[in-house]
Amino acid sequence: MTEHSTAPRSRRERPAKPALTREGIVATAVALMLAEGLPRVTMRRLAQELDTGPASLYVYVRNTAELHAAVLDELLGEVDLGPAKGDGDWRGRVVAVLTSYTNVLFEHSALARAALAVHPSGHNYLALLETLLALLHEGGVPDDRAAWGVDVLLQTATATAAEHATRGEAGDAEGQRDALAAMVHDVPAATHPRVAALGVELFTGTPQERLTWIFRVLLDGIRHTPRT
Amino acid sequence: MTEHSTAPRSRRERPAKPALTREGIVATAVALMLAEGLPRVTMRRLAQELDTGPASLYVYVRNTAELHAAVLDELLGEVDLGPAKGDGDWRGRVVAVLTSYTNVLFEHSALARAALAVHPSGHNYLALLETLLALLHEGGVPDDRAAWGVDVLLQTATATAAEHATRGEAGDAEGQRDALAAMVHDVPAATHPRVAALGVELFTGTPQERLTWIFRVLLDGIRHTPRT
DNA sequence: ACCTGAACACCGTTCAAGT
DNA sequence: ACCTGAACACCGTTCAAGT
Repeated sequence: MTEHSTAPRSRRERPAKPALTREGIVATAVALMLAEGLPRVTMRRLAQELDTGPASLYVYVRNTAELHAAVLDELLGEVDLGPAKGDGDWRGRVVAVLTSYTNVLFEHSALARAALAVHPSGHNYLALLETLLALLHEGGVPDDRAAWGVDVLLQTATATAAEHATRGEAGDAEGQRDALAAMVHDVPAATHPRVAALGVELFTGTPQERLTWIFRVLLDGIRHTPRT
Repeated sequence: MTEHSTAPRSRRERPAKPALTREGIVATAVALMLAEGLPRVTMRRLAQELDTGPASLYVYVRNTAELHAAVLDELLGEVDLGPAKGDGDWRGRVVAVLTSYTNVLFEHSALARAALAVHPSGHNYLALLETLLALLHEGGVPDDRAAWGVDVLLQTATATAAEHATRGEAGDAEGQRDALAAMVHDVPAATHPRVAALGVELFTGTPQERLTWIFRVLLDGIRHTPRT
């Protein structure tokens, strides 16, 4: 009897379709991304997850790029800002925070590429920015260089994650890496002496090893190189 | 009479449909990209341009990513390697070559994003690599640092171009930049003192101004920072 | 070996119409 | 104001079948 007591309360799905809000949409998008990867976080797929049509999402989200940016900022909440308050060398603490940032992007690889495209602007990104700027300030880096420097540091981390992104999820970068390696291997010393001389050296090191070196290169350079 | 002389010679289109070759496909892809932008360089659109079906292209091209990589390498032929043989400071010459590289990517913006995804491996990329390695060698940069350093230099240039890519072609990054700028403007000094202190400083400078500073930062850092 | 038609399984975004 | 059905204009990739 209670099953279909009144008319307007028509057949509804099990999990009591929740009202649409930007928050709910983004949360669902994050869950979907964790479960199936960013490429599956499309307007249509997400709408289906929310038991509605894609057009409905456009009330809360301008487009797919903005949706991905929101997902990205949400994930930036996983970055460990703790090391910033440690008491070791400030440079080591900058590297620790950036390494945590990189690891988050590495785990959710496709997001790194999105990060380059959208320039995140959520509050988690802002917290990261603040943390890094405070450390550079503590290290005595002049404001004008810190302002530009923090951008390069994050960009380098992001780009490195983006480059090594395809390996896991879309799985076809492997072949491309080999293509370059093979080309470098076969290069004649007569036309390309330096490439031939360095050879495999060009491909040594894990992304992490390379990154920690690069972070130090940047911190050194930022401290020593005046602007203008 | 000659119009339809024999039967097998059926109605054919004006530009005498050329035989498919990888070269021809890539050349057409480049032309299409120059005319309509990279987002239009799809398998289907390209096949249409070549007067065939998309399936035919898969004989010569593994997938869309590889196609874009080939287009990218072709465009890398526009990079001016001339400055490398000048006689000024080697650092200035590195910056000149990298600036040319950046300009090419800036003009064909969407390619920059592709460059991060595919790690180009054509012969034009190889020539660029050789040129930069020779300059670093000339500058006395140790081999192990040159090997990793050249990668960072190119990555930074590429990532910067990729970030500022959307502005022109897809045209929606503008709004996102403003979003971050607005957020930074409204940030309370109590919770985010450094962000508040730097304020607009975070957004000053053209990409080119920033890049030339960054290139010097990197060259300085690479010279002074040992590996391990 | 090379080429193709047709199909499968998707996309983003807009818009007129409803509530 | 919010939500939706339906449509428009596309995608990448595979595969059986032809030449």
